[in-house]
Amino acid sequence: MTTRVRFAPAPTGFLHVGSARSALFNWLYAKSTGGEMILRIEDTDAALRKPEFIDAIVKPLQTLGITWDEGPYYQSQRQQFHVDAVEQLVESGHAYFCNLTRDEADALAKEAGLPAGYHGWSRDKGIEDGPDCVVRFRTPDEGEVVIHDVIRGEVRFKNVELEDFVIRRSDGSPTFLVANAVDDADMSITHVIRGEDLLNTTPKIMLLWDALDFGDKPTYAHLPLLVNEQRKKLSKRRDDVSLMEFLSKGYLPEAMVNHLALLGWGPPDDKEIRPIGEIIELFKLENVNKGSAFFDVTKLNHINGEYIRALPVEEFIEMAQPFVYGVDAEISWDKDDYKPEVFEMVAADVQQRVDTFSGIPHYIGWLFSDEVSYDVESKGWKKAMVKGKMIPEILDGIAEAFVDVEWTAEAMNAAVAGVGDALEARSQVPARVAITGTNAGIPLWDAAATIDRDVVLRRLAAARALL
RNA sequence: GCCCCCAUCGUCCAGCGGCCUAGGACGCCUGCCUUUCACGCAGGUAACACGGGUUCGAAUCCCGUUGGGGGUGCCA
Repeated sequence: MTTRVRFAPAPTGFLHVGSARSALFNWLYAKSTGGEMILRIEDTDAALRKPEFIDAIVKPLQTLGITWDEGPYYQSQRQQFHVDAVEQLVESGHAYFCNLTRDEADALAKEAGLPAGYHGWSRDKGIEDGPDCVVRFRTPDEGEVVIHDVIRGEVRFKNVELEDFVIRRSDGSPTFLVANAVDDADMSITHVIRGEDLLNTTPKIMLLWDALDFGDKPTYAHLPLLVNEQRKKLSKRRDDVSLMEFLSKGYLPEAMVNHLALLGWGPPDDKEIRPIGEIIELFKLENVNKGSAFFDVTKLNHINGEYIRALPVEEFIEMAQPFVYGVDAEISWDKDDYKPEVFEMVAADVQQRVDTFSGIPHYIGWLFSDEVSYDVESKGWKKAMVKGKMIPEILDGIAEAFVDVEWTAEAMNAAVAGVGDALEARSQVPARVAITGTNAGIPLWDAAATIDRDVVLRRLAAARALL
């Protein structure tokens, strides 16, 4: 039997990294078993039906290379099937109408000394359908539901602990629990792979499944949650979790996918950074962890850096375009002053040093604007300009030599070395700080020779004045 | 409160009863390379939550405790 999995997000705005991870694991499972993946948008709630929300899901998935074989299907367009199912459940006695508000139900529960979760007050009351009526599923009073979860093993829920949950709202629309069961059955889903936050809904869906006589149930696998530093479930409100935002900040899709694959799963041979093809080959659903995983941007940075360094330099230059022209990143220079040929010249050196594309401007800003800023409080400045020996003399010497030195890398380098030798002090780092603003960066002289002599002289003087 | 899940270095992963004086990666620290920084290379730091069992033998199995998390909506 072909395995069929589905990624079934609710369209609640941008796709976040947790959802992307769920999609990825479904995809990995489908690919590794030669199965199929279905994309299904769970928009049973009218508030979620906005076209821009669909785009916010589809585009990032495409960018990551997570493909699907069918869909997107929309639950909203399948509503009639869900309505029919609800009707069937009412007719078969598995569900009933209820006209109590939540507050009323809670009040009754409190009065009776029952937990607030109990909702069976309208059972057997013969209530007719009406404008304020919901339909509730009548959960069995005895017995239990056993989930055979691929990742977690056997998980048991006592039926008495399950409240009579709502399967149709008072506006007539069925809730996701029914839609989920009906659609998974109709779409012949064999494996339901989703976040652990949905584990508690699974027994309800299984109960519906049996009441609807759907036969064999899919196999379930509940993924560990992705959490923030406080170990709380990643949330759109609180955490930076927009997949698209990471991508536009200069993370490569391949690196993102690689990192996501490593959250909750690891290859048996300890080789973490590897092509997706190998990951598919090694991926085993039963080897997925149970414990939640922290989404660590520091590690993402490292992985991304590896991927960037592995790029052919032409490709690196090509992909850097939005970042050097300030489309996707802050730039410190005037667009008119940007010189593509200069960036291309130093690109290979920059490529080695950045771990995201948005880090590029930091390394090349001094090449495209007249002024650089100096941070006299920074470690770099202090180390080079305060602790260094003979700094004023060195800067004066360089400035003097640069007035008529031949404006080539070799000559400039030699001139600076000469100044250092004459004073028996290190001259290269002070020169770098004065010219670029920092003590860290790409090889200096070839790049510096592309700047005007006047500009360099002015920077030498500016740095000198700060001593 | 109730239900459910989880528990190996700071973080991510390996380990599925003996190969473990617990391995890899990120981070951090040290050194080498280097006229800066980075890359690279060589080292170092650091963990089986606790308590009981089971077993000749437990990080691995069972129970409990503690801690963390998720759910508890006419959201999904």
